[in-house]
Amino acid sequence: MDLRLLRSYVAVAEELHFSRAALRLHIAQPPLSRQIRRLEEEVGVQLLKRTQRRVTLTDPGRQFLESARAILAQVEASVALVRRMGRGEVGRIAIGMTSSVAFGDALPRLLRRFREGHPGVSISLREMSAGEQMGALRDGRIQVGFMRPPLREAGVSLTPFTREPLVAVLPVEHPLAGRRRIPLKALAGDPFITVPRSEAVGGLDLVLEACLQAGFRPEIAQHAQEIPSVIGYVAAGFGVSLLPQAARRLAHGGVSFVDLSTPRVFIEMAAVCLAGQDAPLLAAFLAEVGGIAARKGRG
Amino acid sequence: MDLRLLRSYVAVAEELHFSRAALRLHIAQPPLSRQIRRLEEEVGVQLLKRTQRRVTLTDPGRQFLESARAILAQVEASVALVRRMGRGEVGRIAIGMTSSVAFGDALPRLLRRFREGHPGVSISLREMSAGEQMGALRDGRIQVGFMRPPLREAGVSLTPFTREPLVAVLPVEHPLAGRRRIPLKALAGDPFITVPRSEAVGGLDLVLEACLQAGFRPEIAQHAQEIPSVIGYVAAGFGVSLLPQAARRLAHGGVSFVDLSTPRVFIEMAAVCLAGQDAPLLAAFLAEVGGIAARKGRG
DNA sequence: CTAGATTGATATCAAGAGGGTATCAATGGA
DNA sequence: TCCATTGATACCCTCTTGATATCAATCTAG
Repeated sequence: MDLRLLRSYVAVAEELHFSRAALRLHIAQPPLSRQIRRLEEEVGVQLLKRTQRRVTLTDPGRQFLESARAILAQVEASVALVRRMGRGEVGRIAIGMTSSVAFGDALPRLLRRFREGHPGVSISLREMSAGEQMGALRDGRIQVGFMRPPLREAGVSLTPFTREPLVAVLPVEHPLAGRRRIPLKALAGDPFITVPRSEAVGGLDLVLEACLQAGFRPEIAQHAQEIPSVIGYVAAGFGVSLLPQAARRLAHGGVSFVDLSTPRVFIEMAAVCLAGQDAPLLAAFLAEVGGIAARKGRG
Repeated sequence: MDLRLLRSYVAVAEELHFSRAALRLHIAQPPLSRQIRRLEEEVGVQLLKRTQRRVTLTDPGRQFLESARAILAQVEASVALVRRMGRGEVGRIAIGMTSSVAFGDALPRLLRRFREGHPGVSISLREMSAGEQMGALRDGRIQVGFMRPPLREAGVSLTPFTREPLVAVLPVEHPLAGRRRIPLKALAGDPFITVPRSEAVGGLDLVLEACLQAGFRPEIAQHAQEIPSVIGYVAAGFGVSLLPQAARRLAHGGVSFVDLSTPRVFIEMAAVCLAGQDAPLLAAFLAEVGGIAARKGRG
C-alpha cells in the first residue's frame, strides 16, 4: 500500500468531496476516485458511501480516517527524526578520556559548546586509560577518545585538540622554586616523579625525550598513578616533575610551578576515532574539536 | 512513499544481505537494491553502509529500522481493525427503547445472544420515548430503536421483533377477576386506564381499536405515564386496563391478569432503523433480531 | 599468489501502475 | 423542466517496477 493512498483518503474523508480533495492534493478528480477505490479494495471494506451527490463516511471509514492520520503522523515524525540524525543534530555519542584530560578546561568548554549547537545529542563521558579507549573504540562502546599522541595504533584517525607547554613542578624548598623560568637542564640532578606509560600514552615518553633533548637522562624516583599523586610526591620532597600547564589549577601549598625556558616541550591531546567512520554526528563533533583547536592556535 | 519500501528495508536491515533479503521478499536482487537506494534518496539519509562485501546499518539506519517496524505494525493493526469493523465484528451500536420494552425478557435475551456472537461490539442502551427515538435515529445518536408499530414515519426500515397478546388487568375485587379468560366486551362498562399516545406509539390506539372491534367505545378514566403506574391505578380501583402480557411479571397483590378470549389483540414491537443504512454491524444486529423473531414465531 | 566464488551495482527491456483529458450519468435546485 | 454539480468511466501517455544478463570488487582456498 502506498502512503499516497492514505494521504488521498484523509483528504477525501476530511473534505467529503472528491473534487475539492483532488484540488487540495493537486491531482485531477478521476485518479483520486480510482485511488480511493483501490484503497477500499485493498482493505476490503467500504470506507465511503457515495450517494451520487453526497459523500459520507461509514463507521469503518471513520475509524480508518483516524488510523490513517496516526500512521501519516508517525511516518512524518520518523522521517524527520532520521533526517535530524542524518544531519548530526540528534543522536548519542560516547566519549572516552584519560583522567589527565579532566584537569584542563578545554574539554568541558568543548562539550558545552557542542551541546549548545546540538541540543538533541546526548553525550556520555567516561574516564578510561588510553589503552582502554582503543579497545572501546574498536568495540563501539565509545565513538571518540581523548588521549595524548603519539599513537602507535593503526586504523584510527586523529584530530588535534589542545597543545600546552609542560611546566616544572618543584617542592617549595627547592632552590629554583619561585623563579619565573628555568632551563630544563637545571633539573638534571633532581629525581623525577612521573606517570607510568600505560596510564597516559606519551606522558613518560615525553618527559624522557625532553630531558634527553636537554642533555641529561633523568633519574625516575617514583611512579604515581594520578596527577594529584604526582603533586603530592613533589610536595613531600620526593623529587620534581614535569606536568601540563593545566595542572596549575591543582594549586598546592607545598609545590611551585615554574615555566621552562628551554627546551619548550609541548604536550598534546587529540580526539581519536576509528578511521573510515562517516557518522554525521561524529563528523560534527570532530568539526567542533577542530574548530576549537584552530581558534586556540590563532590566539 | 510506498510501504513496500519499508518492508524491503526491514528485510535488508534484518538480513544485512541484499540477496537473502530479496529471496525473502520474493523479488530479484537488482530491484531491491534500487528500492533501497530510492528510499535513501527519499529520506535523504544514508541508512546502510555497503562495503562491497558487507552491509552494515548506520546510526540513522538503525533508528529507521525500528521506526519502519513500528509503522508497519501500526498499519497492519489498523487494517485488521477496520476489516473486523467491516465484518461487523467490532464496533459500537447505540440502541433506544421505550420503557415498556424493559418489562419483557425478549430484549435482554436478544442482547445477551448478540454479545456472545459479537464480543468486540460495545452496546449502549438508552430508554427514550418513541418520538425521541425517531429524532435520535435521524441525528445518529442511536442506530436502532425498539418501539411498537404502526409507524407513520417515512424513511425508516422496520424489523418485527416480538408479538404478544394484550391481557386484561382488573382490580382483585372486580367481578371477573380470577377468571381464566373473558371476552373484551365484558369490560364495556368499566372505566379504562391507558398510557398516553405520546409515550408509546400505538399503545392508546391499540386499546381503542380493540374495544371498538369488540363493539364498544371505552371510557378513558385516567392516563398514566408508566406501566407500573397503570397497575397502581387499577389496584386502587380507578378502573381496568389492557396491557402486554409481559406486564404479568410486575405482579401486584391488588390486580388480577385475565386473558382475552375475543378479540385476541396483539401488541407488537419492532426494531426500527433508518432506511438505506448498510452498516455491517447494523445488518448483523438486525439479522439477530429477525432470527429471534422467527424462532419465536415457530415456537 | 592466483583462480573461483560471492555479492552488490549497472544496463536494458517488458509490463503495469498512475496521472491527465474528455465525457457520461445521476441528482438537486432554480 | 432545465441546468449546474459531482462522481464514474474510457482512453492515452509516461514513469515506475521487476526481471535478466553482466560487471566489478573482494574474500577464500589451494
